[in-house]
Amino acid sequence: MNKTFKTYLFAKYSINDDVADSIISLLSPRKISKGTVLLRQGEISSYVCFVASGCLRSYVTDKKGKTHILSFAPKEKWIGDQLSMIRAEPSMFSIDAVEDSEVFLACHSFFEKMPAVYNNFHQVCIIEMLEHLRLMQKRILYLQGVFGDERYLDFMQSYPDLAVRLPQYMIASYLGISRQSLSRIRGKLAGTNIYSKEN
Amino acid sequence: MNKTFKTYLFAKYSINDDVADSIISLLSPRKISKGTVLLRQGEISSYVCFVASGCLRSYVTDKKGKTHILSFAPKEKWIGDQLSMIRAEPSMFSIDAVEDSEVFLACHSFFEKMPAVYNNFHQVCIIEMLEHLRLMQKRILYLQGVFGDERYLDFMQSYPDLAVRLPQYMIASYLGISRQSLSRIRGKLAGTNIYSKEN
DNA sequence: CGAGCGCTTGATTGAGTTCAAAAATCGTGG
DNA sequence: CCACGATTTTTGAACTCAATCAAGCGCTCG
Repeated sequence: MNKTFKTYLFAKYSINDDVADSIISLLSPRKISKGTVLLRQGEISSYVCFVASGCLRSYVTDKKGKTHILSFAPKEKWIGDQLSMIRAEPSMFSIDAVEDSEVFLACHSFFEKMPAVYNNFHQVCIIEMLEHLRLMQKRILYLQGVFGDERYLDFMQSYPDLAVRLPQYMIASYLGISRQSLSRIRGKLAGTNIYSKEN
Repeated sequence: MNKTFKTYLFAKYSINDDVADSIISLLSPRKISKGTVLLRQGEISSYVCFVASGCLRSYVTDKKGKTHILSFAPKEKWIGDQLSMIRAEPSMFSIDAVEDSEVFLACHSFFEKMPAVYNNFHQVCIIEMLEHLRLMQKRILYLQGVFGDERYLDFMQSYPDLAVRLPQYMIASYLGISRQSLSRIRGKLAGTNIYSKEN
């Protein structure tokens, strides 16, 4: 588990072995099984987490008990409510594992200590946040119907791996449509796209 | 213009006069009139901007020519496509002024030089980005209908000043509904709320 | 093998959109 | 300060798309 993480660190941040070890020593590795809840909306988050393998999601449950997925975090993505952690405020959403996953937990002190260990840390954070922000902006535009039906296709492109691993109803929840509607969209697309049916 | 900006810097970041001057010297102040376009979607953004007074908005125009507002930046907020600037990629949205405004433009070098001038700069950036991110997350949930009709009320609370200054159709565009629908919602609420009608 | 879960499909319904037109508001110049 | 045109908001009616309800199918796993 640590080894794949190291490989990732080398590739992404071009650091040496010692630094990688220092970083890992600041994190708590954990293996969690599908369905494990790491954060419940309203609780104060005490860490954010980096996903080494598998997939987590953040979501909100409304008063009718319906689940709305805010984001997925597959391999090599961060997920968590950092504001909740920093300010000790109740978090806005819940987080759980949609697959058996390996994660590294980063508590508040991780973010305080990291700049000393890896001095580009803040810049890297900012870039990753900008990317995440753009994803959110894109989602808002999709939800506002800017691009029409293409949101499903875009999801398939953005997360080709997830699209095959996750159940349809989760994708529907992420896209903000009902599972029936997604099923109909898929049906329509299957008629259009020669690659989607193999008979 | 510079003076109100300084007052803001003092209040928010508790820095001294010299540092404030240094910061201002890294920015380009500009007065822009209502309707001025600072960035057009598809162009590469060469700066992001801090709004000292007035209000800007970011928005996307779809193929039918319809405008979808992504965010407003009133007084003391940042707005821009930083990823577009950093990576010299086409920006996803346009930016214009919805009122006569005073802004400070920050080009790429601003972000490179700031850490030397004000060493908490990155932390401050990260906090502001986290707040902006939370706003976006909230919007996604609203668009997914998690909180029902309350999205309009929430907007009134979050931006009480904007709510009275901006035309309704812009608020509708931000909320992702048609102006007619917003008008009807307002009508319904006016019957409920004794403060909304003064006769 | 049967129970449960997820996916699909059909029929119905309703919230929100569009179209159209009237009413209200704003801004500008006489 | 009023009048006029332009813009914005409201209201009504028809319509549309996606949600919901409901039923059936297929797969997997105990």
